[in-house]
Parts: sequence; C-alpha cells; structure tokens
Amino acid sequence: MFAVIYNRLFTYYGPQYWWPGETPFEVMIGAVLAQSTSWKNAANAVDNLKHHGLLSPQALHKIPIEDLAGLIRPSGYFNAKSLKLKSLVDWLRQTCDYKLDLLEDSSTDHIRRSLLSVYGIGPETADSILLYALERPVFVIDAYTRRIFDRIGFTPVKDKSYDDYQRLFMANLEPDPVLYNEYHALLVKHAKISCRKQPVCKNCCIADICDFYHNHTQANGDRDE
DNA sequence: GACCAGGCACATC
DNA sequence: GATGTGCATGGT
Repeated sequence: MFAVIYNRLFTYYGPQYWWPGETPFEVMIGAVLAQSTSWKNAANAVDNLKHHGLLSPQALHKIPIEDLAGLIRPSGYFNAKSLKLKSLVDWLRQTCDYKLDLLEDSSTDHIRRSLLSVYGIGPETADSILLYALERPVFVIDAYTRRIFDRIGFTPVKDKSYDDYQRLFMANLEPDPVLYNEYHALLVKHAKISCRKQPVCKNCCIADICDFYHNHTQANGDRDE
C-alpha cells in the first residue's frame, strides 16, 4: 500500500526535484537552516553564504560565529543555527577531515548515531543529511508525513515516535534512496496542496485510499502493512 | 495581528 | 516519557 500511495502521488504531482544543492555539503547546511522554517527563507540564508564564499566546511570553520549568525538571519533562529552549523562543521573535521568521501566506508547506522550526537542535529535533520546529501536509503519522517498517514489510519502499531514511523515506511518499501527522496518530497507537496486542515482527505488523488482505511481497518486498530 | 513554515535542546514534572 | 518553552525570520 505504501508503494500504491507513492505511485498515486507521483502520477498526480510529478517529480519534485528536492534538495537542488550544488554539493553534498551545501545540502547538509540547507538541512540545518531549513529547520522549522520555510524552504525559501532557508534558501535565502544559503544564498548569503554562497555569495560570501562560505559554502565549504573550511570557510565556515574560520568565520566568527557572530558573522555567521548575521548571514543566516533570513532562516530564523539565527543564533541557535549558527552554533548548529559550527557544530556540524566540527563533526565533519573530526570524523572525516572535511572529506565526505571518507564516510563511504562507514555504515549508515554508524553515521546516523554519530550525527545524532551533534548539537542541533535531531532525527529528521540527520536523516535528511543521510538521504539527500549522502544518498543513503533512509526514510525522512516529518510532521507532514505523520499528518497524512495519521489521517489515512496507517500508523505504527505500538508507539508513534519518529523511529516507529520510520520503521513502518522502511519495512514496506525497497531501500532505494531515489524512491525515499521523491516519496518524502511528494508527501510534503501533498500536505501543502490537498491535506491541510480537513480531518480527512476529500477530492484528492488518494481520497479513496483514505476512505477505505477509515472504513475497514481503523476499527481493528493500527496496521503495519 | 495571528498563524505557519522541510526541528531541536533543555527544563520540569 | 511526556509535556512545555525558547529560539526568530518572512509570507499569507
């Protein structure tokens, strides 16, 4: 069913071309700057860094944190995010001496755990970095994803933590970074277009699926397939 | 002016 | 472990 919903969304909305960063490092920076803000604001902050020649870990390491904060103002939370960017750059220096290629030999789980120890990197940002910058098969869960699948009635059996949702998706989809990339982007698109404030999807490309699961499985509790 | 946007850390109970 | 709060800009 997860694949069916993906195919519906892709047919209806088409490819989304997410994370058009020029380098993996730019994508990593964007993942932090996009936290809890619009992508447009985050992109403006990335552009400021780009115009100042700061889209390299070495350059970000050198710039004073106050100056960095000033440049990323458009993304909001600029004092907190400047510290987060500094922490991420420190992590890159310590783990791979700023050479992302060296991460290729590490397992996805190892990198994920390591990223989660970095200040300012939570599960969604870590997974965005793994998927969109490092092209690892990790499904990114966000508020939109939860909203859509909660409404369908397709939710984890036990708890509803980030990891529970992620396990649900990854247990039902092939581990394909291209698929995960597009799927997450399509869910965000769908949430913005068709699945905003209504309690249940109506007149959208997966309305029949929402109705079906509300009518047939909700009464039996949550399902995992 | 209220609300939201591609979260997270920290304090408190 | 769950819940509340601070962080802040820019668009609707």
